[in-house]
Amino acid sequence: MAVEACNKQKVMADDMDDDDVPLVFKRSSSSSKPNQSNSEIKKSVPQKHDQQLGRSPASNARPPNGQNNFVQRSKMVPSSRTPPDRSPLMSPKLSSSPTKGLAVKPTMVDSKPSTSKAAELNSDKRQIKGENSLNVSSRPKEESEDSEDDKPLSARLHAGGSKFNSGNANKGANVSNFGQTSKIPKSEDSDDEIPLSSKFRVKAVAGGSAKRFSTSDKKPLLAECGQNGSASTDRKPSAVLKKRNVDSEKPTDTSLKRPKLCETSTLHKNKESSVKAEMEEEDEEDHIPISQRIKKTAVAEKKSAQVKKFTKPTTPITKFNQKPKKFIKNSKYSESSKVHPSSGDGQKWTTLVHNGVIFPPPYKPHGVKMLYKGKPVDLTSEQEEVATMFAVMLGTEYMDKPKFKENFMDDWRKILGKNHIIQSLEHCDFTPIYDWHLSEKEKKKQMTTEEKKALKEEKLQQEEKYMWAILDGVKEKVGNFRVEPPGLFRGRGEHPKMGKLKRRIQPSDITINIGKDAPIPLCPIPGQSWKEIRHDNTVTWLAFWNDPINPKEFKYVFLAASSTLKGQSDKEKYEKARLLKDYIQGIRAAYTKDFTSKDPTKKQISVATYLIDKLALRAGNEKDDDEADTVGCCTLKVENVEPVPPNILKFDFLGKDSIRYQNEVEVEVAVFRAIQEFRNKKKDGDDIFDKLDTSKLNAHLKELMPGLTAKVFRTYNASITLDDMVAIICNHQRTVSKSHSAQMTRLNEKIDELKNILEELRTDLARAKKGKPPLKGSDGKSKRNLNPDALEKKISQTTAKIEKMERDKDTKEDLKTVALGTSKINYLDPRITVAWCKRHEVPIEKIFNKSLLAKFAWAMDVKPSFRF
DNA sequence: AATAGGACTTGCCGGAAGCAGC
DNA sequence: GCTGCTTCCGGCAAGTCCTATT
Repeated sequence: MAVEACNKQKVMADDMDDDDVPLVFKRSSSSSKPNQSNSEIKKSVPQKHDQQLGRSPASNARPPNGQNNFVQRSKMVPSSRTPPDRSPLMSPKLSSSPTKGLAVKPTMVDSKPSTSKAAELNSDKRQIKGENSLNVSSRPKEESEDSEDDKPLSARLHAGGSKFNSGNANKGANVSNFGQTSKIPKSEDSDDEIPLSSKFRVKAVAGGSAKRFSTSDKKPLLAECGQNGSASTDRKPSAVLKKRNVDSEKPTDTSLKRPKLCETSTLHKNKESSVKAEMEEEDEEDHIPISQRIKKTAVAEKKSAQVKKFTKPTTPITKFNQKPKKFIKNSKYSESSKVHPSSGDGQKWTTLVHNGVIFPPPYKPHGVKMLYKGKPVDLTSEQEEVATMFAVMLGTEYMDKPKFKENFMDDWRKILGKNHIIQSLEHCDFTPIYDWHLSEKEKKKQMTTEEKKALKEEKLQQEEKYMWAILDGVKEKVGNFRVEPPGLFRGRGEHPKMGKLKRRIQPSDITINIGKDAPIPLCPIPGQSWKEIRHDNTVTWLAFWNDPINPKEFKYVFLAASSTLKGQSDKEKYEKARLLKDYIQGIRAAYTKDFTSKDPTKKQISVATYLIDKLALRAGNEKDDDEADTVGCCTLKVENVEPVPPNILKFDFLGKDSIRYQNEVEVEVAVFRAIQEFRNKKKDGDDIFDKLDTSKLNAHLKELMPGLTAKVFRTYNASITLDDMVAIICNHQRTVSKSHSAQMTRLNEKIDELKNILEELRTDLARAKKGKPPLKGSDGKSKRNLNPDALEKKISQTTAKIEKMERDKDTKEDLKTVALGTSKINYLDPRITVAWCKRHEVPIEKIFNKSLLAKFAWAMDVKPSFRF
């Protein structure tokens, strides 16, 4: 059992719930400490408690989860080493004592098949009784306490509380869950007419979560909670421009410039005045972002009505007596502008002004001659350009890939012409160009700081005008305004098109999307013109061109992640994931029931959903032959999943970006049997889920919850877990850094060195106690004669140093292939982190870097009491 | 229902910038 | 100030999922 990992969860949960405790970094002592958390939750949000922390029968519904094995594999850490309570996303800035055992790759598993026959029978019985078809853990209590395999993901990660939760504390919650769950039809046919989504919304009408929605969904966050979590009443924008806080205190920082009204647009001016009028009328709308207030059209209202359908019914707020407290006052990021759901009919904006895109500079020939059969060859500028693209890749692993070279040669040959002297890549020697490239790189490196700065300044000046767009009167950063330069396509994994020439994109390739009344951006290349100008306000892209590698695909220019538009959809994403929380019990109950369905499609859907929920698998769309051969859930092949009796599934496949997913998971017996059946009479390369594709799966999920798709499970599970483990769950990996082993060796050497010093110090101490002088050091030099106290101090310092280094080493090893950043950016609801920071007076800047602060501006004014 | 087209999010990587230890 | 490491950040590939069309 991974005491460390679990305790961390528990402490975190404690902290999140306990808003009244003073700012103390607790140490998670041990699993013996009962879960004292959630007093508040217990009082007001029973379901939440059991879902997130405990193991009520309902949450036991969470099938044995493979991730648990990650937890199990995590190393145990003596409590003395346990780091202080960390923020959900503690960054190294705050945490100088990294923890062991927080990250283990999902590879091999020391799984212990703990689902006994008896348990299985019990489980079956319960299902028959209809008591709670969700349950998976009906095995004897002791066993289930010892093995975490059958705990819900979230509960297992909160294992510190699991024992506790299996006891009385959770009973209330259990009862309510049973009650609600029992509403789920027992017979498949009995209520087919009832929309599934309404059946499954088990929590929507009761408990704290409904309460939560009733407040936060109806009213913008800022309105309910000011900077300090207090109700905000007197917050009037001083001007029409309500800039986001993020930049309001950094006016000089261009990189953080924030939405500003564009004074140049008469169109906007008109809008502004209407906004002003509105604001005077309605103080209550202070929280509405400028862009939204500007619109406030019937369209918007219509959409918000649509959105409402997806939100929970309003129920009265009972308590949740969060004291508005003590949020760091000096944090610049304590609040943000409000973001509203996108307006209706697919309309994304009303006015849009921008300057188009910037093109890479034309190619400058270097004139360095490559060799063919040992002799220098003359190349035209165009030929040389492509040769250089290849030359600079010498030394990369692409050079070992025949496909890369073949594709390159095919495309280069077209430019060389049929009768060119260069006929075969084998006789080409690109080293002269490669060497030139290296020397250029070196030159650049050798530039003085001044020169570098000047260069940067110049670039900035050229690009400044492309960096910003004005969307509905608000100045927003553009994400990727630079047109992709030509190059060789670097597909990942065994991509069939790797090495192909990605030709230069011309203005005539580019379609511009811009407001009707906005000036059309000048084409920056003289004599040329844009392919097309559109005024489509149902999309968010500013420009696109066809991907030269795959012409049926597009490359888009969008606003930056920090923009209101992106923030808005980000928020919607998390809201959807939160909504899933209220349906998840029902959904799990439904798929569990269908594991044994006679309808083969139903059966496959249920097993696939189970895997997506449990393992955070991606949906798995069909892929063309001209893409890398990777799979997701719906496209898993027979060879990717090996059933190992009695109930283990061994997964081994290449997922997104050709990242290998290897995992052994203990699953429910019914799932195990279903997988065996699906594989039956099929070949290695055949689809396991032959009756299924992502659209069928998602169509089914939508019946269970409005807007539900496969990927929501990833957001849901990551956010609800909000733990260091999430990077592992989602299999976000990075390649081991090239210098990793060297770094490890260095660390080991340093540790050894320190250990030698420690030994010497101990010898010296013993001698000093006897009044003898210290021995000569290992370097032969004589040492100062220190008294025993001083020596003891040195010993403890050195010991501490060694311990820290050991910890660093372990963390480095554990995290070498784990990309936590991806989770942080895409899956963890930032409001969880912001709320945590508010409760603990931790400046949010310690957790989120500049980019994330900008991206998550919409989340900054969350209540300290926010729970996912 | 299947397929194609289109729009958007997710995710890895590598270079630049920043920072700590010497 | 230098070195070596970490973090940031942009680039762009590779996913998901929706809608329109056949």
